[in-house]
Amino acid sequence: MSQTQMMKGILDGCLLAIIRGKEVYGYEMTERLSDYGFGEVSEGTIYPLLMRMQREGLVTSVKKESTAGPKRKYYSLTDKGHKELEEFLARWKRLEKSVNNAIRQETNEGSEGSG
Amino acid sequence: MSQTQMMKGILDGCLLAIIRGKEVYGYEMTERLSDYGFGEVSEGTIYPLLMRMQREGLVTSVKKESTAGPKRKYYSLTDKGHKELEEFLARWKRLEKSVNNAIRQETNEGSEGSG
DNA sequence: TTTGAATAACTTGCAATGCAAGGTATATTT
DNA sequence: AAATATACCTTGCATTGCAAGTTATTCAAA
Repeated sequence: MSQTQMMKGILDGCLLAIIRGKEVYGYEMTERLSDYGFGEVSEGTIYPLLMRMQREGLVTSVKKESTAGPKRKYYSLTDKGHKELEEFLARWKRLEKSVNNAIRQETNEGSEGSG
Repeated sequence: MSQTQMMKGILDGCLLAIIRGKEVYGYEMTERLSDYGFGEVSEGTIYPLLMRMQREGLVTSVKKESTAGPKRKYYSLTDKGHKELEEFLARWKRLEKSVNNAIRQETNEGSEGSG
């Protein structure tokens, strides 16, 4: 078990969330993710993910000049991307609850009440 | 993206948590997971996981007779399994915070205040 | 005994995805 | 030119969840 295994299928949703906030470029996202607590996420993880999401029509990109280095590729959400993000948020909420249910493991079985 | 992809690297930790509560057998765990909200988790997922965890010394098992069917294989946590569970819980807490940070994405940047 | 269903554990082959390592390219400084 | 930082992309691999199938026990019906 590792931290990275737990991110499978979650990172892409988080990238959608990050992109929703404002236009960002790939290289910048590794810093964002690090700020959020994910640790240092490899570029070998980020770029293939962004390219796939673009291929699927979830994001679009435009190149803009940088003050120090090659052009940056800024990503934005499409309508489809917004919908996918909403669905991800629902899946995440469900997973979060499920896992917390499992690790709760209180001794009182059969007294969950009426929910 | 699918629900199952998001469970990678998380399910094993949840199984450890379930086993900690009390002795359980594999077939029963699919029902438990369903109760917790994971949906119907395949036996093809559960059994290989349990066998690996046993090979790694995280759990032990004893066979006990069933009232209806073949013998059940009840699992318990080893000391190593307890430690692994603690580490999983820490990783999960961190992931949970990181994801929630990422999806928070409030418009007010740089004005988070003191929480 | 045979057939069928429920319980219970295990195996095989496949698909999805994160990542180390490496490659390409631009701008600045020495 | 060489070194450093920025910025993007590709290849090959390991991990892990799962559909589908196998084996085996118990109970019920014929």
